[in-house]
Amino acid sequence: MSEDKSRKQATLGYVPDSQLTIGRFFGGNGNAQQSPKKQTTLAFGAKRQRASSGADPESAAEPSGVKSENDDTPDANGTESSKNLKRENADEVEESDESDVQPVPKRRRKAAKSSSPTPQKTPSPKKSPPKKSPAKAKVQSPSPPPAVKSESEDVSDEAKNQDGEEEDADMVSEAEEDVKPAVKKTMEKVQATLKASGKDPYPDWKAGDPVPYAAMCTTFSLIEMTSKRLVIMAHCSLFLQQVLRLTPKDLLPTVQLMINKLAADYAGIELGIGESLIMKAIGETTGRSLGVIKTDQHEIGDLGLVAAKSRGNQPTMFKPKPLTVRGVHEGLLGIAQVQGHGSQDKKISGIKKLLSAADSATAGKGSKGIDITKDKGGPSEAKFIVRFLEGKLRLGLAEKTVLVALAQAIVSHEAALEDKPTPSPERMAEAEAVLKSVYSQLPSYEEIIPAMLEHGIFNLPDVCRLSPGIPLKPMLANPTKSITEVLDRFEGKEFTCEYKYDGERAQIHFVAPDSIRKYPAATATLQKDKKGLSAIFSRNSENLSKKYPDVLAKLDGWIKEGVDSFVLDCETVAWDTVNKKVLPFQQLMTRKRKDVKEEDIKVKVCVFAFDLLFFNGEPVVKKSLRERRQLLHECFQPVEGEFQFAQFGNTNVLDEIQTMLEDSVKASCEGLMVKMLDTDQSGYEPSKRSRNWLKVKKDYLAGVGDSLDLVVLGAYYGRGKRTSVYGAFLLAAYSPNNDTYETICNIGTGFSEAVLEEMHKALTPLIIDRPKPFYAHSSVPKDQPDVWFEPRLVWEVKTADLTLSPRYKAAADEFEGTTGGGKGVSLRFPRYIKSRDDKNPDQATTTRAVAEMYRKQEAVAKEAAGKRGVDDDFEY
DNA sequence: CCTGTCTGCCC
DNA sequence: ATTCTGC
DNA sequence: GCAGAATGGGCAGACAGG
Repeated sequence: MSEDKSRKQATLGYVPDSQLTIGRFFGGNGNAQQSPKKQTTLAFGAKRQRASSGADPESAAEPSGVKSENDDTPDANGTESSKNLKRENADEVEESDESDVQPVPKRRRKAAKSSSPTPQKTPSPKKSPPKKSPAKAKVQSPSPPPAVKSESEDVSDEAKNQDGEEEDADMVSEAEEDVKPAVKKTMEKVQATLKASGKDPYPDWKAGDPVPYAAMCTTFSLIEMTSKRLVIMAHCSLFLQQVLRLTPKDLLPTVQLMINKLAADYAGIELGIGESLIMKAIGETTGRSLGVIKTDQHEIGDLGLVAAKSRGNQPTMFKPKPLTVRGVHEGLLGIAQVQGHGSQDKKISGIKKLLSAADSATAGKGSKGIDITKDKGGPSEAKFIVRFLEGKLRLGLAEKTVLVALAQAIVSHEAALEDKPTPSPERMAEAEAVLKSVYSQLPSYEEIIPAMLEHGIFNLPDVCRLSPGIPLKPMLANPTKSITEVLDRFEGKEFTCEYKYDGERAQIHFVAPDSIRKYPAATATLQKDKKGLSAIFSRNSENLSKKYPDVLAKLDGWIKEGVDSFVLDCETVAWDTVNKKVLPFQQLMTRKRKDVKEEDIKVKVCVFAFDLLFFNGEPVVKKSLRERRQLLHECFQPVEGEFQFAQFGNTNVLDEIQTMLEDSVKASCEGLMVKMLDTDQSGYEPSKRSRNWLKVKKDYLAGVGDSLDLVVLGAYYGRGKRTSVYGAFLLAAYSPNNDTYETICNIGTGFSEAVLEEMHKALTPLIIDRPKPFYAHSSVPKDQPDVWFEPRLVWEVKTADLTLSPRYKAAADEFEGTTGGGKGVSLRFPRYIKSRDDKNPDQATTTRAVAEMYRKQEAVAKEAAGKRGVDDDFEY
């Protein structure tokens, strides 16, 4: 085993020898035979051996439990090289798409899969219809033709039954591109069958009348009951068709409520309602104490259900008017708009109003609320109002699906208007493509829906187009587990690597003064000054212009002669003007966000541009990345500390990518973005594939990056699909000096459902009344876990970064009196890797080691500053 | 006016 | 942000 | 591979309440 020092180095950060480590990921790179590997492999597989012969390795090399890249966990190590070798012919998953080595095993896997679920599935549909119908009966009690009800209910299942096998086969192979038509056929079938019942799940309201909110909730309930996406889509689309047929003017609020939004993101409308206020409102509406509500929430894991359950306890003096979609939307908007003194009470009374009017058909009839164990609570209006407020409808239906359903609904509706038959699958697909494309260029239903109603869906592209003033959806990237995966995915294609800067995504829009009249839409959203119109939008289309007045003021300095308008895709990064270097993300976040005056900006920012989406009156999103980048470099000029081009290199040589990844990290970046340069997939079209780019970060690579072994001290009750198990856990590092456990982070991702169950079982016996006196943890009430445990379980956890935390205590004493001011260390993006059953809690990562890791990270950042300029314009 | 809590939004 | 899961 | 739903740290801003 290598000695202590080298290990720690490797662990602690982004140090030179980590290159070696990365090398391992390519397999057979020469360092696979590094000694530490074998040792640890041994250590894991056979504890005894380690105890006797390997006592040293464990205690000396891993006194603190810190993982180094060398001291990698055995499985990763031991199988490392073989894994890589195997990759070409084994089932290494996903990365095979473009290679033709794989199809055979892949198919086989699928075939095997499809054969087993089929028999299981068959019985289930028979069971489900009777389960569903009672819920329906409740809501539809006014005028329900029961026969129709169950019929429409059954159809989806019937469809499954009749040709279950056929369909299953289709579904299973859905992923294969070449089977897409079959999927469409299936979808058609589902929808057609649903439709064939002749009735919508909710009976028609009077044409022109406002859409009843109950109608939407009925659809929601149907959607919630299935996980089949085609069925979800069909329900959604059918309901939208009904709205189109009866009350098209309510389509906009209907869609908005479906996607859990009150308005387009860039409009900046916030509800200002969170869990606390919702609980207060539910308590007041139902006459139950806050404590009871909280207990319920813990048990039920869904405030919507809590509201539904306690609904109807209060006798209503008179029957309120039934809620309408429009009414709910307006009510919520009202809640969003109140502000200032006493606004919280007003918000609560707004919620109370909605909740008291909810479920007027069923409430107040002496029923004690609904049975929430049935059908996930059924179509309760209260439930969905509350879920809207929480910002999570949890239907298995969200923006993307609604968009597609909307396209289908419109095409069908348009066809029906002209007495044409149901549109062909091809036409459906065409409509979807059109709507997706339009939406990604102009993500605003306020704009799209009226235009669509007026001009028809196929004319949308002429009416709703990308233009400065309205943010478009940004391209996103997929994480990549190794550089070989990158090579596999982009095999045979030219691609480029860019530094991934650790800042805030910024889409910068600009129109020069002389051209303002050409962009009428822009005047509404862009900030106007003597230098023209401009705005900055965030990754989620929020308007950040108020946060970056300094950037907008200087933007004319970046452009060359003749630039009239543009939309740039960039990253803003905090900038150290003295040392001329990039500062960490945490620094950037301390910037003021509102009413920022240029004079008193404390955190300066440098903009790193990496794409050009609109230029001089023309969208350039369909051009290849190579062309866009060339245009970008031709027409803009870097300004030190203000505006730079993202560092990049075009290479497909593994070693060079590896080197570049190392360099990016040394330059305080997060890693690399990898993008195709020329193919049709190199266009900037999120509608086609929103995650068309790849990102490579050190901590994605198995066995590379910082990982720690931490002790589980507490847990939080899970919600939604994690109800009845713990949803998150409180972790700590160990301080041998005073024998304390100092909290370092919560963790809630990385667990499979099985592991969550297992942990729940393992931890429940360890529950204790109160935290041990030797637990160092925040005393803020909101920071307390729901349950505390004996210190026993040790988990390996991976992290991207270490941060100084106002909440966690790990190594806090080490930072007393420093800049940190007594703050502890915490983890950025913590995720569970695996259980370390082989470790006792006092063998967990020590707080000293944590402090060391943090310092090392800082040191690397500083070192980068020194080197800057030398390899600044290094050619790759 | 100060402090703690809640919310929304960055990652 | 990261990760898991059903389709 | 997509889409959705679980979950993380941590900041500024808005309010409530003393």
